[in-house]
Amino acid sequence: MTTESTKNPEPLEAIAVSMTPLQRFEEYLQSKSLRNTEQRKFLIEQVFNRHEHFDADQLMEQLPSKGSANYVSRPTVYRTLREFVDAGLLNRFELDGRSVYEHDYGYPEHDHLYCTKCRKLIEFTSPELLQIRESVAKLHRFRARDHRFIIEGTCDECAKLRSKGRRQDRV
Amino acid sequence: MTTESTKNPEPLEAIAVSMTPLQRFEEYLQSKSLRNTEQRKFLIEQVFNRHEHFDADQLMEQLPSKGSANYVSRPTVYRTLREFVDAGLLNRFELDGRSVYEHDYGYPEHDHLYCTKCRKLIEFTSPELLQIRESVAKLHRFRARDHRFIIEGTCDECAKLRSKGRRQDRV
DNA sequence: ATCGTTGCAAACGTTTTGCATAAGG
DNA sequence: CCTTATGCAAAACGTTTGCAACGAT
Repeated sequence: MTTESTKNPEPLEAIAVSMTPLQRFEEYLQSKSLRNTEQRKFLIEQVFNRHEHFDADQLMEQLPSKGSANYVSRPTVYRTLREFVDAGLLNRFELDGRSVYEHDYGYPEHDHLYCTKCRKLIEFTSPELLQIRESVAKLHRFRARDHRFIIEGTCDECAKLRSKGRRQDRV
Repeated sequence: MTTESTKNPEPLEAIAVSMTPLQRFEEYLQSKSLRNTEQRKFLIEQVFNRHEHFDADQLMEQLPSKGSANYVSRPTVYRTLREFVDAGLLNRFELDGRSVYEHDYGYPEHDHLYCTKCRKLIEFTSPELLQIRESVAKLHRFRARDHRFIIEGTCDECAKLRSKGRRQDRV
């Protein structure tokens, strides 16, 4: 089977959901008898008003610093990101040795192209990929639960700038 | 992570190559004006007499310890593994936050099923996957150079033991 | 009044680095 | 000889943990 994903390279659209991330998280907290603290509410807001891909450091950078109101400590950021993943709000994967997060709730399944020059992540969808996953799993009697498919290379912009600028090519 | 391909889908066969890994590495060293030291020769031997998937720690464990002949220090192991990757002898990917290596030279391209219960890596090949990679890359004007496709889930053996055994399910 | 949560500091596991010494070419 | 490589110790890196104080229910 060949692969003509017919869509053009446009950003993926958010899909309709019945609850806001905060509502969904509150439900999750209740179901686990966890508490809805100021920090968690604030972080939900920060994370869902933001770009799709980020790591813990990038999130920390956009937060109020140590003296300010709404300051959240680094351990709490890590702990809360993990909860967001558990709650199904965020998706986590590893890139260059650190954890990268993206919206999961209200966002369609997709995979990534990763430009090793500018470190940009480009999303794409491929229904055929899921078919491969299913048939491979079946062949090996494997219960597939998730997958990570990252295509590494050079994006169009970086390829155009390539003639002069010399940088690292491989991860 | 162990590397037992299960009984049914047969393990991938090594493909014919004209040079031994050592020969190829020596060529690489010469081309870069690097030196063919005892440690590097010994590590080539250790790595290519071994299972496919391993991390730096697992390699260290099988090496002679500090007093012995042929002792290789941890920094040298890391430095040398990187060279093996540069030389095209090994392939590196990330799993659970650390680097995992496998034979690249003389070994067919493949991807992995990863059992999150027993941490086993199972190899598979899929020509269709490369077609997807190509068409997605083309669609996004992306120069694809490599990819990582890891399907996570539960292997057959672990699924059979599942009724009583309790362990972590997700990475 | 519980009991989960926070911030702090300190630890963690993996990988890398600076530097003096050793050794390949 | 000249340079690269090694081992050591220590640092770096991203992340996690123990704990006392705090705060939500």
